[in-house]
Amino acid sequence: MMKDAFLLDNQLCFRLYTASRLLTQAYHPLLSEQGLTYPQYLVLLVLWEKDAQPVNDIARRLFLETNTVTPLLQRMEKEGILTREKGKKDARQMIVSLTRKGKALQEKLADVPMTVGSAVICDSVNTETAPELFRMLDDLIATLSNKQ
Amino acid sequence: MMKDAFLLDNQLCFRLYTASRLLTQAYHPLLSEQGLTYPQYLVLLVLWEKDAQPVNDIARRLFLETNTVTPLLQRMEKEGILTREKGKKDARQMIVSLTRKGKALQEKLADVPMTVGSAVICDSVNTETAPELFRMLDDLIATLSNKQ
DNA sequence: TTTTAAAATATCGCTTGCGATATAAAAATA
DNA sequence: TATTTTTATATCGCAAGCGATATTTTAAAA
Repeated sequence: MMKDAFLLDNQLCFRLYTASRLLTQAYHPLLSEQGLTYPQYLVLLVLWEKDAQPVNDIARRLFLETNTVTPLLQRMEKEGILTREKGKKDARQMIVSLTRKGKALQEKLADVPMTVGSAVICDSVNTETAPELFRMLDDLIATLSNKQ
Repeated sequence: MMKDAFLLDNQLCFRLYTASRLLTQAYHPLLSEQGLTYPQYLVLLVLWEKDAQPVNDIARRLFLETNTVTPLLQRMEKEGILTREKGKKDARQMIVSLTRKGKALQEKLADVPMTVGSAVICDSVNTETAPELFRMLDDLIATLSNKQ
């Protein structure tokens, strides 16, 4: 006796998990050209918006823990994309700043949003319906992240 | 000069990535009680629907590669949840079957769908709107997986 | 029937993601 | 001021994911 609730086709999480992985894969060829991974690209998005942030702010913005972000930043530092230096006001903090190379990557990746964007256009995800999808996902994220 | 296309708040992928991670985290306490991870739970969903499948069928159903699924299945085999044995018709295949323990997990996890389901109810995701969200994600997944 | 190509699975190496825990510095309290 | 608690990062261990590649077996072609 199979319960409907266990059917794979009834799982929201599996859909999100799959859509997330497949869309991330769509970024791969574009990002690997610059030696980047998708999570590293996310860090760049955060720092391009506002440079010189402590690890915690970056982690919170990405809904990640520092034990994920710290090693990620260390790898990016080794690649010369960013620097990490102790905060002057608060010596516990590590302030993460973009190097010239890190800033320059924005120009090199200029086509990424458009290229990936055009790959996801379908009946259900387009200029008209995207806001609705965004709203639903934002609401879901807010609900889940507030359960802390 | 910051391009809108780079704003984190305009990224579909980041929303999917975050929603997926947060929702998977909601499963964690329930699954770890039975010593399971979320991907292992997905394998169980597949096998509860249809037992005794080759690795490839399981992988395809989950949109994963065999290099992800094989080690996952090996770990589950070591836990006594399933067995893997060479196919009789086609000796290349490994047929994956649930053990008594693997089948019994369905009863032990009976509350999981409802418990997690109730945690995601919000203005945008509820009985009325879920079908719309499902449709959008299915369409997106179909589009992305067909780009192969 | 050889030979070649394709298919199914597995192995390797590396980056994430995350629970658990450690360390150092600042803030709060006694 | 001395002590305790909180905060910000970091380290460790393990399970995914996945690109690249190897191995075995079947199917196709010469």
